[in-house]
Amino acid sequence: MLDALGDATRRSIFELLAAGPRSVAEIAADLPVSRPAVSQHLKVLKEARLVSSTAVGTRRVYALDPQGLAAVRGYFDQFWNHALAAFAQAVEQPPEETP
Amino acid sequence: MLDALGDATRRSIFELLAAGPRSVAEIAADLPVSRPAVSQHLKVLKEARLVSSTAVGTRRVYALDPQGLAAVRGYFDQFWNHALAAFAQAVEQPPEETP
DNA sequence: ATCATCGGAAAGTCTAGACTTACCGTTCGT
DNA sequence: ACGAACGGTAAGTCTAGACTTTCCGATGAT
Repeated sequence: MLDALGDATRRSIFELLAAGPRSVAEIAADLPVSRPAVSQHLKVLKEARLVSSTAVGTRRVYALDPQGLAAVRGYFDQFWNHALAAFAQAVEQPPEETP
Repeated sequence: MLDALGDATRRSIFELLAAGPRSVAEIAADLPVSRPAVSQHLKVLKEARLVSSTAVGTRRVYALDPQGLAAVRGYFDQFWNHALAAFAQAVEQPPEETP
């Protein structure tokens, strides 16, 4: 997930889709990259369960995936809170030497 | 920030530091990369305000930066909630054609 | 004062992956 | 049925950046 959002172009796509569902060509039109590049990014975002697609005729409409979004958010919170908790505990206990 | 945590090695360093402050050499000892590589990653994490360092003699002890952490978390929440809000609104309004 | 340790900086290598063009397969319209 | 639009895949290029070794300045110990 953090890998998926670690790329600037993918973040742009993510934010574009936040404004509403769009087809691949429509997304590419708003970005300085080619359509196949967008296709490849969408694949990554889809594997991360951040977006989903539905076929409408010959078009493929992509949108944020609420279910996956919730799962991903849960993962991030866990990652983050785990770090914070461990850090808080480390602050309490003075670092002990190993003589 | 998402760029900083977009790298697996940096996430490892981040989680190591969550368990408590460590010197550069100590971090490198727990990772399959060289010490200068760790140094470079720490530089990125520091610029993202995820970690801070204090000089102790000739050693440099790195730790998570609570203040920066809070700021970074705030940025992420804003990024995320903005996306969710826009998405929720997009669901409400049926996509309008432009004839 | 000298020597050892620690870690940042510089310079160079090498690979992941972001991007391109070209090419199908599929679906819709006429 | 045929042509056009859409989008995924393949194959190849090219650059960012992750990593290495080498070097040097700074600090602490004897």
